Amino acid sequence: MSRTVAERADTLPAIAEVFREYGYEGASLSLIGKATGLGKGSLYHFFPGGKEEMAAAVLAEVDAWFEANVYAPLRDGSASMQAIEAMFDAVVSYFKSGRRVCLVGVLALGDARERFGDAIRGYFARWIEALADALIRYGRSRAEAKALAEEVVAGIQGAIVLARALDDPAAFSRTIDRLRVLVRTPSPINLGAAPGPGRRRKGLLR
Amino acid sequence: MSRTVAERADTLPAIAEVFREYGYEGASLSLIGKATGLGKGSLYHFFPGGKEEMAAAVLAEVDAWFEANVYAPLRDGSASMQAIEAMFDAVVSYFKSGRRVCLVGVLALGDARERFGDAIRGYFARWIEALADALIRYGRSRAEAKALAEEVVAGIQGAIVLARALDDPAAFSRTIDRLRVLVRTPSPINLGAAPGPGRRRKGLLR
DNA sequence: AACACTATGTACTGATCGGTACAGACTAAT
DNA sequence: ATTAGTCTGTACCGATCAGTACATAGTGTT
Repeated sequence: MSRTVAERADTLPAIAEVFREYGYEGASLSLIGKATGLGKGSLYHFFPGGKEEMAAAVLAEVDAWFEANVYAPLRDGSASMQAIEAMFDAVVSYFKSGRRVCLVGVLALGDARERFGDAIRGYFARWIEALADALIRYGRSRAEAKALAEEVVAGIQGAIVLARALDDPAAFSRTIDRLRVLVRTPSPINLGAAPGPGRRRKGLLR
Repeated sequence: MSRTVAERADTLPAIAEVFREYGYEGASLSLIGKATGLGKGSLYHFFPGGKEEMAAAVLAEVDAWFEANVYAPLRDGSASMQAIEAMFDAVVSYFKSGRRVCLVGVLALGDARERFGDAIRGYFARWIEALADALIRYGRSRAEAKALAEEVVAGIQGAIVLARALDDPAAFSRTIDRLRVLVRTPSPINLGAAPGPGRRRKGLLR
């Protein structure tokens, strides 16, 4: 026995990558063992609940990352549009321009959705809420902000699917850039009616 | 032996549903057997290549459906916006307001992407091309049409992910409706510059 | 140095995996 | 009635699955 002495938290990124690439069903213990360099003994030592506990731990870590690096800045930053721009930057780097897949999205599509329903729902719901919050501070109406936030989060997920499908990371970047424009653009419904927030002087809201 | 006498084509919808729900890895022969009501004997009779051939056949069928019901109308219909509206209607009904998942999207996210790379790429590439074609006929510039088509297709995929994640089919419908508005809306880049196609008289281009 | 505790590899379990082999049963043509 | 060809269920194969058991090796404490 070689005794590398690993910590539970150190294994999570590698495990996450396996779940991302192979999904919940496809992520076998042998793949996870290979990715982490750990045998079953260690894995079941850290995660007595097996695969399900591993996936839950990984989900929690992903959630915590987004909470700290994306949601929180969106919520409490005073410079709302700056926080939104930072969100897009974080997304592009986190998902590696679409080369890396969204774990939560993958789980949402598969049959593991029921098992981790609350975590999956919470991840997206809080993302949309936090983004809507920033958009309201930017000057959008509540309804408009909610709709726009939903559209942006969906767009990001779609961009990942598209980039993977076309095997073209540029498609991801293009879509994200269009979403960047979208959040600064007045609602088409308001065109010709009352001026949307995007029409106000740039310096007024930031 | 009961001898129900099935045809190969009759099994495809049931098999497709299994691949959708469980992904390529998760779709076991026993699940497929249960879904189709067929034993291994019949399955391997129809698909000597096993799972891979089943998935390929299902992909081909999905592709053919979209070709006939979505891409072709987008390409050769003279009423471009009407064809686009019909596309959205078809999408809403095909994906059952997000309750049903896009098989091609699911495969694109998993590790089966490499195996079916060409089919997956073709599905999305032709969708975007056909939609861009209709948008050009509607009056958009080539570049604008391409970008908008990419955004719409990505948006649809994202809407599916979001609706599944939130367990809320209404989220799917809302996103689709916003995309419907988007295709009729002039590009934000052109705002204040030359009038976009959406600003022309309704009767002129249809 | 003796101890408790954490981490680890190995060997095992029963179940299920994809796939093969094949005999039986039905149909259609002769 | 015989034959050929198409479908179907079942028994089986080796491989791999998730998970368990446990002995052992290292670490930190006393």
